[in-house]
Amino acid sequence: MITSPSSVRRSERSRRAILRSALDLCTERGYGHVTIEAIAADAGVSKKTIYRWWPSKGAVLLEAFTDALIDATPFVDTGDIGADLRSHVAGAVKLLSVPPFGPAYAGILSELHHDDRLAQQLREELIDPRVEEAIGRLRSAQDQGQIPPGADLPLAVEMLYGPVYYRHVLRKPVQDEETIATLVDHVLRSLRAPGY
Amino acid sequence: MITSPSSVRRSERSRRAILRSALDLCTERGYGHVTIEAIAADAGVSKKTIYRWWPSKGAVLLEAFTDALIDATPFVDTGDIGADLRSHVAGAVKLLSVPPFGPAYAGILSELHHDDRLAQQLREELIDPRVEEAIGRLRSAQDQGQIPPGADLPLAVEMLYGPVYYRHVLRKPVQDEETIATLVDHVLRSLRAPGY
DNA sequence: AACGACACGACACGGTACGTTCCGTTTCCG
DNA sequence: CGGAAACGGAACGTACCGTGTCGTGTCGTT
Repeated sequence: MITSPSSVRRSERSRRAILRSALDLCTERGYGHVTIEAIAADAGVSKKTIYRWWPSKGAVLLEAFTDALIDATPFVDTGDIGADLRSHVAGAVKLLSVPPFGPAYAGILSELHHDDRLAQQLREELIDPRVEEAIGRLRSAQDQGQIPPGADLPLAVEMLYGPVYYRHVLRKPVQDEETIATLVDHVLRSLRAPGY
Repeated sequence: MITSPSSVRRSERSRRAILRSALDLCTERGYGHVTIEAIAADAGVSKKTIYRWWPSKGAVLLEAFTDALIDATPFVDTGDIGADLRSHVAGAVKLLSVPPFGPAYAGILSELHHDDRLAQQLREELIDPRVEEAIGRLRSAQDQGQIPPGADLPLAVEMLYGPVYYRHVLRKPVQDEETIATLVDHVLRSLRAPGY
C-alpha cells in the first residue's frame, strides 16, 4: 500500500497506530464515521502523514483488512474437498460477522464504484490471488478424482463466494454451519452431475 | 417512498423532476457526485422539498431504481424453467450493466451498512418480494416435475443471484449470455443430483 | 367566491470533513 | 555532524450536510 515516497525512513510506529485506529473507529462508531481526521486524531498523527502514504481511507482499511483475512481463511488440503471448502467458507463468513471486519469490508466494497484505484488494488492484492488459490485447491481435488475433469472451476468459486457476498452486502443474517455445508454440497453436486 | 406528510397536495411535477435528475446526475458524474444539493439544483427544486419526502439521497435513488428494475426483469412462465431463469437473470445483468442503473444500485448497496432505514426499505420493497416471486416460479417448475420435490429453493435463488451480486460489487466484467446459461444449468443440476 | 392550510422555491445558517499548505521539530542516513 | 526527509500541529478554502425562515402560490374546504 506504500504509494509514492518509497522510503526506509517511514515511521513504523505511525503506520501501526493508523491501521489500528482505523479498525478501532470502525468498531466503535461504524465505517461511516471513520474519517481521515478521526483516524489522525485517534492515532496521534498528522493528517499529512496519512495522505503521504495512502490515497484514501478505503486504502487504509483495505490494508488492515487484507492482513486479517489472510490469517483467518487459509486454504488447507486434508484430502477431503468438501470438508476443506466448508471450513474455508466458514472462516470467511465468521470474519465478516464480527466488527470491525464486517463493516470495514462493507465500507471498502462501497468505495469501489467511485474509486478506480481502490478497485484495482482490491482485485490485484486480495480477490485474484485468493480465487487462484481456491481454484488450485479444487484442481487438486480434481486430480484425486473427487471432481470430474471437465468441471468449470472458476464458476464453482463464484457459486461459493457469491451467496456469501450476497448476504453480506444485503445485510441478511449470516450463514450458519449447516447452511454452509448445504451450499458446498450443492456446488460440488453441480460439478459432478451430468448436463440436463 | 412517501415518508411523513402524507398528502394529496404533493407536486407530482417536482417528484418526477427529482427522480429524473437523480438518475441523470448518476449517469453524468457518478453516484459519488450525486448530492441532495446537486439534485435540487438540477431539478429546479428546493432542498427542503427533497428532505420533506425522502430521508436521504439513497432513498431517492432506490425509488427510481425500483421502478426500472421491476420493468426490466419480469418473471415469466413459458413452461421451461431453464429458459425462464436465463432470461430473467439476463435481464437483471443487462440492467446493471448500463448507467445509470448499475452505478445507482452499487451506490444504494454502499449505503446499506450505515443506513438501517434504507436497508429495511430495500429488503421489504425490493429484495423480499422478488425472492418470493422467484421461489414461486421455481415451485411451479417443481409441480411440473422439472425440479425434485425436496429441493432447497431459497438456496437456489441465492446461488443464482449470488454470482450476479459478486461480479457487480467487485466490478468484474458482467456475465455474457453463455455464462448465464452455464450458471443456470449448474444451479438446476445441483437441485436434481443426488446427495454425495 | 373567499378563506385558510400547506407545499413550494429561495436563501442563509452552523456544522463537519475534505484535501492542501505552511511551519517548526525530530529522526535518521551518509 | 550536517542535511534531507518524515513528522505533528495548526490553519486554510471548499463542498455538502441537514435545518430554519420567509414570502409566494395553489389547492381543498365551507
